[in-house]
Amino acid sequence: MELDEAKQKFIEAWGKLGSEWGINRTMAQVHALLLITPEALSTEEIMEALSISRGNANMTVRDLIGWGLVEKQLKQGERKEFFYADKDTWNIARQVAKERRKRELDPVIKILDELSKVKGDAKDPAFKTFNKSVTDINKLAKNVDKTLEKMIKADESWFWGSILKIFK
Amino acid sequence: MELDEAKQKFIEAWGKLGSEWGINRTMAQVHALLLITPEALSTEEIMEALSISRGNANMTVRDLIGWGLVEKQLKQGERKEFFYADKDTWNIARQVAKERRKRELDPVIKILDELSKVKGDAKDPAFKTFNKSVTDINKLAKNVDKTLEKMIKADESWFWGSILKIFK
DNA sequence: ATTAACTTTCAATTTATTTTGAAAGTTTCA
DNA sequence: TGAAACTTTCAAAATAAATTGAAAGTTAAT
Repeated sequence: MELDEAKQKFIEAWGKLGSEWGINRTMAQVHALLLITPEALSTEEIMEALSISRGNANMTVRDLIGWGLVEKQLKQGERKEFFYADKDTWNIARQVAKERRKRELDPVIKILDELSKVKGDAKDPAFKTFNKSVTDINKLAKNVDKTLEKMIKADESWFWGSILKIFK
Repeated sequence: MELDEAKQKFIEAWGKLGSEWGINRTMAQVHALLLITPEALSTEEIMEALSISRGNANMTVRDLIGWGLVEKQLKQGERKEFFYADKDTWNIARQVAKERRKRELDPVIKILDELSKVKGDAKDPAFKTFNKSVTDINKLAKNVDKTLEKMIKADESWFWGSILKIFK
């Protein structure tokens, strides 16, 4: 396979995976493009490489910066802004975990905490089932939360070393 | 908070979380409804409870069965089909992990394996960057894959016990 | 202060996804 | 067999999400 073809495939695969996980396809593709590009790219170059509009390229790049996955770079003597993706895979995974935890998991846990407190007739099957499901899911969510928190703080080799060791 | 209000909130929260994770909102809501309902419900009852059409209810319930989260129940002397959700949270988590792994992670790993094999000029920064990103992501994906595999086979208390123990 | 280079915004459009509902299909039983 | 009870399908409609592109905004250099 040629390098150019391989790059296309990578961008496509990353875009598809992103969209299956609630991340806008274009955003995942821009990220993929920056990941496999050694130097920082301008908005112009991103538009060109992925055939997207200026507005889309601008918004997407800003979102990626918001996710902590991309940073702006200024080049000596150039007015234009260039964008560069962190290439450290572990940082990427951590950053994504961190953001999704904050944006999605935490709010749900807050609601589950409230719902766990709802009182009702302990004899009523409707109440019993509700209560059990909610408290069980709450526990699970909290375990996931703790694990993510540790992961966010952890060093890669230590993290996987520990996890994979368990499963010998 | 009243039980009925709490139920509504739960269905809403689960639906929102689902849609943030690439699962159709209605599907997550039907699942939520069945989770907090002690007995199995008919298509009719699901339509009623969530104000959705017959077609939608039918398709959604079938998807949930496909995901292994819901099962059909037949009641003595009734022609209608009833639907019942597995209430075991650990089973649910495992089942979701299993399906998403199969549907989404495995295909990506297959592509990454291919892309890792692409040969190129070791002096070329474009190639070097491509190659490094792809192989790194591939390693990470394989670690996630192994962890999911173990999780799928594991017993809940053992799994979380081991994981959380690592983090003291 | 003017202009050229560049970035941002956002209403309108396009594309993708979800939902509806009525018709067609199937099963059961009198 | 006929018809009622129920399930499935799917084209059309509704809704939601992403994208465009041109105009407005900003910045830096002369």
